[in-house]
This record gives sequence, structure tokens and C-alpha cells, in this order.
Amino acid sequence: MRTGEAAVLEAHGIKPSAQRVAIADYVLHTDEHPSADEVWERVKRVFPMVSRATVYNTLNLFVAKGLLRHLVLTEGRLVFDSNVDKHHHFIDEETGKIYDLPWDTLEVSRVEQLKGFDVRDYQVLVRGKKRRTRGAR
Amino acid sequence: MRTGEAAVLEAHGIKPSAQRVAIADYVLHTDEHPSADEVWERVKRVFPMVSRATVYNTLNLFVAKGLLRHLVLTEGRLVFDSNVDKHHHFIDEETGKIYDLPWDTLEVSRVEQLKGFDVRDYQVLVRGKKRRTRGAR
DNA sequence: TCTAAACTTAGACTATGTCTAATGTATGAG
DNA sequence: CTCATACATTAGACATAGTCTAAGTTTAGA
Ligand SMILES: [Mn+2]
Ligand SMILES: [Mn+2]
Ligand SMILES: [Zn+2]
Ligand SMILES: [Zn+2]
Repeated sequence: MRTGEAAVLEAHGIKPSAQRVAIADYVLHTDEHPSADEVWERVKRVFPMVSRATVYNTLNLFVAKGLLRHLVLTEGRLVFDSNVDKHHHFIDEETGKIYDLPWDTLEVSRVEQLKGFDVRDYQVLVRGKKRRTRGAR
Repeated sequence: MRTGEAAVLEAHGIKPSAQRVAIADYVLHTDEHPSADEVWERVKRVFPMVSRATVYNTLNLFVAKGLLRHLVLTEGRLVFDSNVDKHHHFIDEETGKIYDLPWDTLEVSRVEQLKGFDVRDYQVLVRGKKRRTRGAR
């Protein structure tokens, strides 16, 4: 377990129970965009007694407190994103994997001038196939 | 019922049963981005005996034949879009309603130059609140 | 130590979508 | 026209994701 995880939770007004720290320890540090049940599977490895309800409750609590965002991008899965800054997403249509695209790699023009809509937020959703990166990963 | 719906289905290699024509008659002409169960509710008004399985089968068939697209935009609902041309989407966060944004109202720069990704398709997903349009609708 | 609030748990419940087995319908060969 | 066959439809079972509930456990303060 990473040290300091409890402090992060407290700083966001969350009581750091053992279960919550174990969940945070995984979900706040991954870029895998996991679903709730994937988080549950992962957390059970180090905390076998944790219940499904606690994982769902905790993830929803983290979203409410601004530690996570949830995204609806692929069929039948609500996924959680530890990157709470503005960014875009790329979905590999073969693997289903979701990749972050930093905000300034793309630029969207005229979005603030949409007539009849008050824009609160936007992102570009790109689909395709990720190229195999030589060597690494 | 609109005339000519059966011909549209046949042109796409689909046998125009009465159920399929009734489904097409609604879903190919709405801009409401309905879910499958919403299509079922609607079609039952004019075809009370239609089964849920037939509606799901038919919608999936229409997608396979290119008459519809399905979109994953909001939690727990796969919605169907009769607009199969490239376009963006606006989601009203209060009502959940989905609005089409024509392709050329927005412009995305640098999307083809993403390093390491083969882009097949993309869209901008905008969230916010739709302003009340004076008068109409 | 005692109490109350907060948290966790197992499992029931709901909603969306798929699958299956039986029944119904269209079609064309004879 | 008859009937065999393929295709379509149906009701309901099944699968999965997510929420809710009621009971038990932990925590922290008086
Ligand atoms: Mn951390
Ligand atoms: Mn038509
Ligand atoms: Zn992300
Ligand atoms: Zn659309």
C-alpha cells in the first residue's frame, strides 16, 4: 500500500477506512479506465473480503468528491477515470482499451459559439486502432 | 404508416415484415435518439403484439445493414441514431436529451496527426444545457 | 465504557440486453 | 393447390451491471 493515500482521502472530506484506502490505492493511480467490477476484482486480490457494494459505493463517493470522473464510452460499462483534468479519449475498437489524449493535442473550433446551447464541457471521442509501439510496454 | 418504407428495407437487403416496417416507420424518422425499450413502447402503440425480442433483433439488424447507428452516450442506455452521416452530439445534462450537431458547426484540428493511433472515426461530445428556444417546439 | 453515527456486508432487486425453444408465416417446387 | 422448408416472431429464461436494504461491525467521542 502506498503511504499518504489516507491523507489524500481526508483532504477531500472522506474518512479513510481500510477498504477505501485499498480501493484508492488502485483506482487513483491507474490509467486503465477500469469498470467498477474490474476495480472489485483488483481490490479483492489484496483485500479478499471487500464487498461489491462497498466498491460501488466508494467509487461513487470518489466521483462525488472530485477524485474520479466516470465516463460512458463503451457498451455496457461505466468506467472510472483518475485523470480529472480536461482531456480527450481514444478507443481502440479491437481491444476496447481507452487511451487518454492530452487536451492540447487536439483543438476544437467554434464550440463556444453553438447557438442555443450553454456548453459546460466537451471532449473529442476518437475511435480506431492503436499502433503497436515498438519496444516499450 | 408511411408508404415506401418496405422499399427502403428491401433496398438494404431486409425482408419487410409487418413488424419491421412498423419499427422502421418510427425509428428511421425520429431525431429523438431512442433506446431499444423506447422504440418498443412506441411501436406497441400501433402494433400491440410486437415482442421485445423482435424489436431488439430488428434494431440490431438495421444497424448491421447500415440503416441506423447505435451510440453509447448516456449511462445504461444504448441509443439508436437514424442519422448515419458524420455529426457531433450535444447532451442536455438536465433532461438527458441528445441533440445532433451538424458536422460543419465544429472543426477539430490535428486529429489525423495523432501519433501512434490509426483514426477511423471521431466526434465531439458536448455537454451542457439547451437553451429554451423562444416560441417554437 | 457506552453510545450513536458511519461504514461494510450479503443478498435481494431492477433494468438492459441476449438467447432459446416453440410457434407462426411466406414462398416456391412439384 | 399442397406442402416442405427457410425465415421470422414470440414468451420467457438467462446474463450482467448497478442500486438498495437490512443487519452486523467499526469508529470515535462523551
Ligand atoms: Mn496517491
Ligand atoms: Mn422512410
Ligand atoms: Zn481518461
Ligand atoms: Zn445523432
